[in-house]
Amino acid sequence: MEKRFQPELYEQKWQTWWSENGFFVAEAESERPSYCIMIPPPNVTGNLHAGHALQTTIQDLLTRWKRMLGFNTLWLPGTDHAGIATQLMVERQLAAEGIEKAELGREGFVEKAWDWTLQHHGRIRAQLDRLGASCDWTREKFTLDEELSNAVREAFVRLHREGLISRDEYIVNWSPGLQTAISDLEVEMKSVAGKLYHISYPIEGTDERIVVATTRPETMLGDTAVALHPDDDRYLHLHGKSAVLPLVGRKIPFVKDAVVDRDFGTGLVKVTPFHDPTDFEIGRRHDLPGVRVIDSSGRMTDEAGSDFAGLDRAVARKKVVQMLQEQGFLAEIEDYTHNVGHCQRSGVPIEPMVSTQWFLDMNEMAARALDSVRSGRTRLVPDSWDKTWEHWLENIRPWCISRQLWWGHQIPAWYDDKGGIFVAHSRQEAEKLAGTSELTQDTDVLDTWFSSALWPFSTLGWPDQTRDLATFYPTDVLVTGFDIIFFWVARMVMTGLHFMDEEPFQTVHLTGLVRDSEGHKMSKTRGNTVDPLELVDEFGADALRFTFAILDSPGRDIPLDADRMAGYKAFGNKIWNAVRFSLGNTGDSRVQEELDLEKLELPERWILSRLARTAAEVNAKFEIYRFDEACQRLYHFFWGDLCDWYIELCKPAFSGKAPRPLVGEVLLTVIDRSLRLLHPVMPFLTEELWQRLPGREVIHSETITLAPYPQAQPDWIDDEAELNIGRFIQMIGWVRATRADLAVDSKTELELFVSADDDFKVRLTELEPLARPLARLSGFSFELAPESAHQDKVAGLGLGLIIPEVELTDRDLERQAKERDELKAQSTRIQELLSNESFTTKAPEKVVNQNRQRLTELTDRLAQLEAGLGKS
RNA sequence: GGGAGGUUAGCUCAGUGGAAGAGCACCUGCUUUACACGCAGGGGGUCGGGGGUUCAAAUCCCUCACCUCCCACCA
Repeated sequence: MEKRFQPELYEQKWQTWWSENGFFVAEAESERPSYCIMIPPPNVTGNLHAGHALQTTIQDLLTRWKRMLGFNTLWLPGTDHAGIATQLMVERQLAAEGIEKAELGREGFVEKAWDWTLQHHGRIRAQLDRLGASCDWTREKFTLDEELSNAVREAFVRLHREGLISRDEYIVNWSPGLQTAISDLEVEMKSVAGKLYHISYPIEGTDERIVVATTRPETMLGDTAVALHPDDDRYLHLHGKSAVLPLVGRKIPFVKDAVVDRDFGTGLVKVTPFHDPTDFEIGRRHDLPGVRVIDSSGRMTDEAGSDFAGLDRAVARKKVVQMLQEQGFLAEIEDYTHNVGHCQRSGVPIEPMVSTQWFLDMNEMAARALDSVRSGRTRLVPDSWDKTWEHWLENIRPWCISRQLWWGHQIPAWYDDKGGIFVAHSRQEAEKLAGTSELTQDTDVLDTWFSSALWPFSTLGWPDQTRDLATFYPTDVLVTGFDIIFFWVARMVMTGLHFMDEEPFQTVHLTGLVRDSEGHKMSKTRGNTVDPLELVDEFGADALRFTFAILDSPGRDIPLDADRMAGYKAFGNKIWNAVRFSLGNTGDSRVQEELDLEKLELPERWILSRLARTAAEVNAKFEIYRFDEACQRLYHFFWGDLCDWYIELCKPAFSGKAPRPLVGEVLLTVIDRSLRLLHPVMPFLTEELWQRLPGREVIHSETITLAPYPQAQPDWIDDEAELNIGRFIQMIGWVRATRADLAVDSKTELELFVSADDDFKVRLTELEPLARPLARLSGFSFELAPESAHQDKVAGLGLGLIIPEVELTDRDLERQAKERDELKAQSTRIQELLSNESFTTKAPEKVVNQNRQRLTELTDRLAQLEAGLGKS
């Protein structure tokens, strides 16, 4: 067996073997309870990033754990067609080949996009495989699969027939960068240093002028009113009159609207219904016409007037300002920093624009989703997200679901030449409805998130009543980043309740963001992104997974630190070597299912007890999604209890100096259970090692992935063994520390004087051969320690060592003096506490006693220390 | 303008009422027959500031400061 753990030698082998043997394939029908996780589908043409690696780790950990617990486990993988992202990639690719998108046409373009998709498809799987993901690839799905597209059409048609989806002319967020409408969620507010232009408008038939302020002077060309607050005495006299729009000459009315803030600017607002969302609402309330002055590419229209038609909106702004100035309408220009909506994906400022789009009314569905979290039927972990959830759903607005793209699900709506609209599952059905075959299909596609919203059931065959759907819906847990809680999570809950009448999952585990080692957000522009596969190359998948799992504290972002990961690779090496040692020293012993506890001596009973407690706690922590605490526990059990103590305690037994019954069996059994406990986090290493354990094949399955997950095992809990070995460990610790403190040469053997109760003396006699190598002792003496010995009281034991005369350095002396001062301070504090009557009467007895005992210990220790100091 | 989270050892973070913790980094010794990706020992923090509740506060309450992030129709 190699001296070192070399993950690159085994990882691929096991992933292939697991896959070929179908260990991860779920049963469509089963006696066993089901457990299901739907993967958040990554972009089909994308690469896995660090955030995916984190989420994959958590999902796989849960899946493997539940699988070992005997559940009929399904982790369903798949990918998303990612409309905008993929279309942009394909466009870029075409541009590089010198092909014009327009001359290719829609059909040609979609064909290219499919080529691109199929070409990249498989990459995601390869990457997930490298991380050890135990997905059921026989059930892999893609959002544009025929089956899923069918679900999309079904959902659209139903929602339309229920009156929730409608086609409407409304003001939308237009992205001039992408040339499509986008949803509110895809708009990102950015603070922009701009100008606030104060423009004066003459009042018709008077010499009076009013002043309005705007950050976008070019939109004034489309003004159709001026708004004032209904209670604003300053301006009430204007109501009924008209302002004359400068440069244009159009007479526009005054309207009273409560949305106006009297304290901002002059308290008067210019109203441009077709180019501002607030103004659009005002326009609707007062039945104002709108004028479209900017077109979809961001250029001024003919309606903007001959001076401006055809100009880019930025150029037009300059020209409007210049002309206003020349004609004496510009009152003031003020520096002004304000928030401007930008297109999240293309980065350009959003152009609010009136256009005809498809909208989904979310009110009803949102109310149910809101109630679902309030009532606890959907649980957000951590629950600090509850308020965010509430706020968003309470203020929900219609979702603009149509996109002016080619890549995606084309909207299942057909038009005849008389303006009739026919929404149907297919062209045939639409033709039947229309009574004509002269129909053209809507050219828009649906927002990618519309199909994602159906993912928990569309992947299981809905709307057909499939066996998978019956078995696995509702799913159990969703693991994803908080950044898509609205984009995706909330919408899945809404559609799940609407179409399935049941929440799509019980629990949503929201992970933090993966940041770089300094806590910065990873971004391509910053250049600090980390490729998880490179980390797998360097440290192995198991170390990467362990690192993510142990860092996943609720509500916390995760700083990805290579040093830390190196530390957990070392943990892998530790495991490797512990097994290597065990296999090399246990002779013919074999892993056992049951152990005759009566026959075992103290160290064996101790490690089994520690193991049982660890198993109980790890299960409990997994149950509440505290992977960090579970891993912490696993780490310390394996390295601390098992390697530092138990294996050391085994050595004298293996060497024949102090044989004990069943040592080999116990060690192998503990290794077996430990590997199984670790398996969900470190699948490759544990399979590689577990396969080598003699005897395990008689008891369990051929693979650790299907072996039972260790449970609490109460009969292994042994308080007496834990107490005694605990005292023993403290005793050894004292000897080691004392030797180091007093600079005793490491080769010098010392005799340890111990005063203890008779029972522990008996125990200690058994343990004597084990204690010798651990602390370089020649042996124990139960005689009274001589006056000259260094003495102390530890864990209720009186301990003494005769230390050969050594010259203590100044540093040693300094340290001793410091310790003495600290002890004195503590002792004083506790004395004060105990002499405080309100403490002794009000504090629980347990706490008071604890302090009494502590004071005795401190006093003893202080006395010993001062005697020692006197001597030196 | 609302809301959430954070401020604990050099770094990154656990710890929600009873003696300050982990990993990494650091210091001092070690070829102790699995592992130097190791072993043993050790240094280092008035738990952001202030106030309050309590016998007792990193932990509960108030307040201030700073840092993140989310939501938002003050033109």
